[in-house]
Amino acid sequence: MTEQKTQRKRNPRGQGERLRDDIIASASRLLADPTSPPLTLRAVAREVGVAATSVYLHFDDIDSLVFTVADSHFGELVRMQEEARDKADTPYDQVLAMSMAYCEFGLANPGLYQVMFANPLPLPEPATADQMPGRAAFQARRDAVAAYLGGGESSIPEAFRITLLIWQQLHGTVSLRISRPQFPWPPLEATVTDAVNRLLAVTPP
Amino acid sequence: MTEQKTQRKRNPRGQGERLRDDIIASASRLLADPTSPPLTLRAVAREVGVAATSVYLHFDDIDSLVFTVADSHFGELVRMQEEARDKADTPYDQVLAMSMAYCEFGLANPGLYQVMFANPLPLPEPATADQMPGRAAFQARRDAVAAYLGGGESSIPEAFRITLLIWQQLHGTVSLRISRPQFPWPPLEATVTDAVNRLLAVTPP
DNA sequence: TGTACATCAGTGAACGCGCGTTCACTGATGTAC
DNA sequence: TGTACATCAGTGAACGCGCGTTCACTGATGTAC
Repeated sequence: MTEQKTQRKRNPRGQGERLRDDIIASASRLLADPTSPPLTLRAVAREVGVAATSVYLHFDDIDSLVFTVADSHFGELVRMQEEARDKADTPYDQVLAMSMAYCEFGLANPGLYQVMFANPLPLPEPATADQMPGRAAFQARRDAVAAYLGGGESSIPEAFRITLLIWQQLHGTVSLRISRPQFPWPPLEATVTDAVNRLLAVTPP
Repeated sequence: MTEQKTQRKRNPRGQGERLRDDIIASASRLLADPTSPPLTLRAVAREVGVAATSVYLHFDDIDSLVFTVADSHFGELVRMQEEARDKADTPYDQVLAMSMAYCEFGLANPGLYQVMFANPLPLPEPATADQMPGRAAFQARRDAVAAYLGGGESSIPEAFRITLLIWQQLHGTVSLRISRPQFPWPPLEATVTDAVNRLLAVTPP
């Protein structure tokens, strides 16, 4: 069983970059399983149907591959959040829709979600805060919260604080459901709605 | 550097069980580091100062060792929560104190915390819900929330719901701080107090 | 009091495995002349 | 039109490493007689 899964055709000339996308896609596929073992270069190569050495044509080493895979899926998370937001009408509905989208993304790709929040994420270089993977997704949620709070610029610090609480809530919701599948979890939507309601509320007494 | 760290004295006759405790303690020490690599049997043996084979005198295999390590620290978490609770006066203060104790425990032992909530936790057998590691810690928090809500038996379902929200919040708080150490986190106590206040509040409009 | 034996708390060498990475190579396809 | 050559998209064998696990063994300490 060290055979490759599928026979792969060599890419035509000038299309060599397509292998790069195949590698990322195969790595993502391997990570969909919640019980997936740590990603290895050889397992990815096997899944693509290519020699292990071929990965080096597109990635410097295995850390660079793992980082690229994680990073590329933050882009997908951002898109899913935006899509959910654009389907909702009121600012409140938008915050809720983005929150649900976040959880659904994580629970649909548990292994991937865990890699995206693995510690330590193999960073390619000392990145600035803005390049931090996931930063854009966070800021999109913060903007939605700011819109809900109203008050323009002045409400940004409060929006940041509340978005942080919501992020912590969503991350906890997703990762506990992944790591404790046998716990009697209530329906996802009810939990998320309840939590977001409480966290968005004007400060209680 | 494959040498053992410290020369170890053979235990006296009848004291063979002490090696078991040493192994658990060494494994815990290795896991204190947030960037610690996955726990290996050989690394633990090296840390104890003992031959790799000696681990088999007390554990069936490496899964059994990892499970035992994780499980033993849930006991410690329960004790820390109880200690915090008993220092607090009002039911509200007790819930808050237990929440803070939870986060402080996790952030003091990041690698260990991650193993305790690893997926999948190598379970020794199909355990019932009550034997689930962490169950006791959850129920202790739920009891505190029930006491805060008042209303006796009838408030148990609501206490469960709210304790779930709080657990998700605490787990998210701890694991995001572990996996994103460079994010501009606000002071822990302010965040936890704010979140718990909001989650405990009587249902908002 | 002496001695044979059992028990206890470990040890050390060896195994097969999958891993990341390096290196020299291949074979099809395009291009210059 | 033919042919030498460069380029491209990979391959295959080999490396050293640390891992979990098995096996037969050791050497000190207690106990039965």
